[in-house]
Parts: sequence; structure tokens; C-alpha cells
Amino acid sequence: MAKENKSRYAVLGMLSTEPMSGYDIKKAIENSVANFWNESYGQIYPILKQLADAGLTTSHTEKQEGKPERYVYTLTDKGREELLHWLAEPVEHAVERNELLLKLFFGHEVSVTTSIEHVRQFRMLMAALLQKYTGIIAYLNEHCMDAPDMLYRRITVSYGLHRTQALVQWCDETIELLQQMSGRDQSRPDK
Amino acid sequence: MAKENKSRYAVLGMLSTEPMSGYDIKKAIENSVANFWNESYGQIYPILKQLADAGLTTSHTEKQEGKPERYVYTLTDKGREELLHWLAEPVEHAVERNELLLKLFFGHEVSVTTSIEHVRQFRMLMAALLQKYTGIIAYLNEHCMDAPDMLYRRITVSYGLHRTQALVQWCDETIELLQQMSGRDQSRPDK
DNA sequence: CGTGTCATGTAATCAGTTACATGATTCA
DNA sequence: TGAATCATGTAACTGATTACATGACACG
Repeated sequence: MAKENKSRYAVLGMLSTEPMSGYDIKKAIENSVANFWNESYGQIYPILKQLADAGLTTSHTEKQEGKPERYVYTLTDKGREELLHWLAEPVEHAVERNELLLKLFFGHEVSVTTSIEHVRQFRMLMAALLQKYTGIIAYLNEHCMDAPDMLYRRITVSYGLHRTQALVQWCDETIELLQQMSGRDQSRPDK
Repeated sequence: MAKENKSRYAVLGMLSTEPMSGYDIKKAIENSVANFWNESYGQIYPILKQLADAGLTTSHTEKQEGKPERYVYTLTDKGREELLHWLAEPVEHAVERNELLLKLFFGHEVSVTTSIEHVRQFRMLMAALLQKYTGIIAYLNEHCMDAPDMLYRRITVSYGLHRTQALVQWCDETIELLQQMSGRDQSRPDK
């Protein structure tokens, strides 16, 4: 029942597709799971050492001309086992903090336009995400729909799509609601 | 540009409605913003001391018979100013980690039923949330729709509703997709 | 000549949870 | 008698980001 460090599994997972260096892992994360998972070098490099010490990976150096050396890590059978074990375990759900909602919750302390502006900003962010996601989905549909891991990739993007579309709608409804409010209530003028 | 501790503002915000003790603040958080914000005593009590040292609150003790003493904190004008300033600043958006999606992303490593089970579990969680939210909305519509801060409360619940409904739909679509997959592909049997 | 990429790492710091410590009262 | 609630706090630990340090090459 020991507390498990999720970052370890993110690294293990990345190594499960192919042997990589710490630098590679960072890049791989950035162009695959970055929409819902990030790691910094400050986490990756120490974890990579731990994993090697625990026998979950083996490492070998690759010399390159004109470039720094690379330390490439390969998953061992024990490492893959560890990953599979974690994948089979139930997901731990934590309440995620939402700064936007916290600010809106105290909205009666400030002007209505302040809250509206927060929601507008958020809507722009969501709209940008929407475009990004639809682009990825289109790409995945065109290319490489045969690869089995592409299905799982599409599932994660679809999650983002559903969530983002719903939040855009919430933004629109909320902005309208707040605007109606600001028409009626003049008690707190701007600035 | 100093990094700002969000927990400070959560505490300040709670104190903005009425003077409270650390214990009260924990309770207040639990039955108002707990769906998107939590604080532990390990955060609250030290912050309360900091705020008093910085002149953002004043404190006085309340003696009670048969119960421990209470240290009740009241927002000062300076404290309210600090809160208002933070409320007016743009929201910082951080990428939130999603363990479910990380596990699904590596779904090709395990059996399809494992992934289906993860999504099913998540769906049950979302269904429970849905009930909770609709209950709160109904309550807010019946009672106290006059209070101005109730509007903002409803807005935060509405966010949860939109998000949760969308995710339930995603669950259904994803389960169906995975089931179709498991019908076709027998390459990775269960267990 | 400066910026960006490749590449690895450590140290300092901050944020946050959990466990521990204390102690009276009330209720089943 | 034991659990729950009221009430305040600290210490240990874990997790995570950021800044720092180094150094060469390529591209404009």
C-alpha cells in the first residue's frame, strides 16, 4: 500500500514503446500526452537513475559526433511487469483544483465585468484547444488508423474534445447570465 | 511577479464572508468549494498565522465551556484589498494531470477489458457527481435565489454539470468503441 | 554573433498531504 | 466503552518546479 509515484509510471510507459534517453522522454511526452500529463527534467533524470538501480531498466551510452553523449534506457522484463501491474490497478481519482472557479465563487466581491472577463479568457483558451483537438482527430483518422495504439491515442483526444466542447458551452451560458446580471444590478460599478 | 500561493487566497476568500476559525474554514470549504478546491489543516493553520503577521487579518479568542478555545480571524481592510487584487488578476491555467488518461494511453499494453473497466469505474464516479450536482442546482433554485452570491455558486456547479455530462457521454462512446475492438481482436486475452 | 537545439544533471525551494499529539464532551 | 465532534497545531515526508551549471554545434 505504499504511496506510488505516478511520474515513475509515466517514464516507464514512455520507455515501453522504445528505448529512450531522458531528453527523448521529455520530447515524447510533449508530443503525445502533454494535454494531460507533463514531466520536468528535474523529475525525469532522477527517476531514470532509480529505475536503473531497481533493475527496471538497463542503460547504455551512445556516442555521437559533435553532440553530447546519450544515455539510452531500455525496459527490462521486470520493468514491463511493473508497468503492467500499475496499468491494471484501479485509477486513483483526486479532486483537481480550479483557480477559475475559485475566483468566480468569490465573484460577488468584485465587479461583474471582472468575472465576465475571466470567463472570456477561459473561453478563448478552450476555443484554441478545440481547434487543436479536432486537428489531431482529423490527422489520426487520415493516417495510421491501422496501428493499435492509435486507438488509445484517439480515446484520450476524444476525452479532451468532449470536455472542451462542454466547457465552451458553459462559458457562453455563463457570460450571458452575467451580462443579464450586470444590466440589472448597478451596485458595483467598474473600477 | 512573485509566485503566489493560491491557498492564501482560498483562506482570505472564506474569511471575506464572515470571521472564522481554522476549523470553521475547513468546514466551510468542504461544503462550498470542495468540488474544485480543498485545503488541509496542515495548510490552513500556518497560513492563518502568516496572514495575521502580515496584517491581513486580526484574531481574537473565544472561550467556550466544555470545548476548546477558538481563534477567530477577521479580515482587515488590507486583507480584503489583497483578495480583491488577486480576484481581478487573470487566472493562471495549469495543465492538470489525468491518471485515467495516462493509463488508457498505454492501453495497448494490457487487455481491452482492463481499459474498459477503468472507464466503467470512472463512469460510475461521474454518474454519482451528476446526481450530486443536479441536487445542488435544484436546491439553489428553490431556496435563496435572491442572495447575490448564490448566482456565483450556481455558476460553479453548472461548470461541474456541463463537464460531467460530457464525460459520461465520452465514457459511453469509449466503452462501446473498446467493446467493438475486443470483439475483433483476440490477440491479448484477459488475465 | 546570438539564438536554438542537443544533452545531462543538481540544488534550492515551494506546495501539499499525512501522521502525530493533545484533550474534553457527547451520543449510542 | 468506544467513536465522533470540537479544536489547534507541528513535523516529517513526498512531489514538483525552477534556476543553475556546462558545453558544442548549426543556422541565419
